Amino acid sequence: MKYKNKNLLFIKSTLAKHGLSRTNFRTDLLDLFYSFDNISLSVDDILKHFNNSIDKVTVYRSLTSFENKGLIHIVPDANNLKRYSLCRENTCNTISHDHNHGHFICYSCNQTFCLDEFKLPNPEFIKGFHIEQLKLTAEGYCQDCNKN
Amino acid sequence: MKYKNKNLLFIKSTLAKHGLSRTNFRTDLLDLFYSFDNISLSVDDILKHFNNSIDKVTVYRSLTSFENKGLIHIVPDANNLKRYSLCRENTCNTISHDHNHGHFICYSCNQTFCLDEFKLPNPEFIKGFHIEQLKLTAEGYCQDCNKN
DNA sequence: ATAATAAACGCAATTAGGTTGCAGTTTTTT
DNA sequence: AAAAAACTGCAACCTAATTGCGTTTATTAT
Repeated sequence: MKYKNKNLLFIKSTLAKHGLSRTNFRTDLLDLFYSFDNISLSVDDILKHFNNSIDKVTVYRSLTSFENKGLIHIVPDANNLKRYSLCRENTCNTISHDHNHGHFICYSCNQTFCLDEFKLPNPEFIKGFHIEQLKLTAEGYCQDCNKN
Repeated sequence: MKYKNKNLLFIKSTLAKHGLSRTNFRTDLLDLFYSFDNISLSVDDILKHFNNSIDKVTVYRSLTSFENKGLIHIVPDANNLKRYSLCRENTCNTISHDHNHGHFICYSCNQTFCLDEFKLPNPEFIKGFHIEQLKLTAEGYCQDCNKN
């Protein structure tokens, strides 16, 4: 998995557009999310990527800010850790997130993937339960791990 | 929600059938699961129910044992805590669990319900991902909370 | 029934993920 | 350039969950 920087101007303007300060770390962090498309990141992933040069509190707070501003969304994690992926829908903002795709968790590499093409039906009623949101998670082996 | 004891002989034979010792606590615990049908329990729920007369380590270990033996299964929790429900399928045992029902989490009471009637499709392939298991979680307001 | 073995229990200590408070720094606004 | 707002890092803290170990309870073999 190769890490290739996105256009930094794009990254910085995206931060600004979402009302976030363009600090060195936040720029690098958002760049990281954009560079590894469809890959989710945990706090630990991020700390390791920055060789622990960043305080974990900063990472937690940055992720929370990004999420609140509609830049990233929480994805399910194999070990119930905090894990995030880039929002690709243009329906996420400061007010609310709007995701209706499923997620896939790999038993082998523990990575979580967004199944963007796999759209979920609109909320309904089931047996008296008033459903506001559906979440579907598939588990198994991803393409890379399945080969081995 | 009223607590009515199940036949203790049934409870104890169920424990034995699954290779578990019939201690006072484990009998009471399984009885609790059977008595509150379709209700899930967290470690905290259980500790409170027994007025903290039981050590939490015992609770954790009992739940793990019950789960390993196919008596209860892990259900998603509103706060990502450990939470369990009775296995109603007769397809769960020491070897493996086989659940294909969805779950519902109430935003208001935080309870998790098993949607036994809501069967999920069999695992398939989606975009190269080899799917072994599907998990569907609905979120919203349960019947009781929706009234208020 | 009783002894030997295995399973379960409870206490203390520990681990891990995550959060809070606060002082200092950087960025943004005016 | 100054003031306000946002961000950072350190230390301390919190909660859920786990581990070790000696003791107790239950199961099995005699």
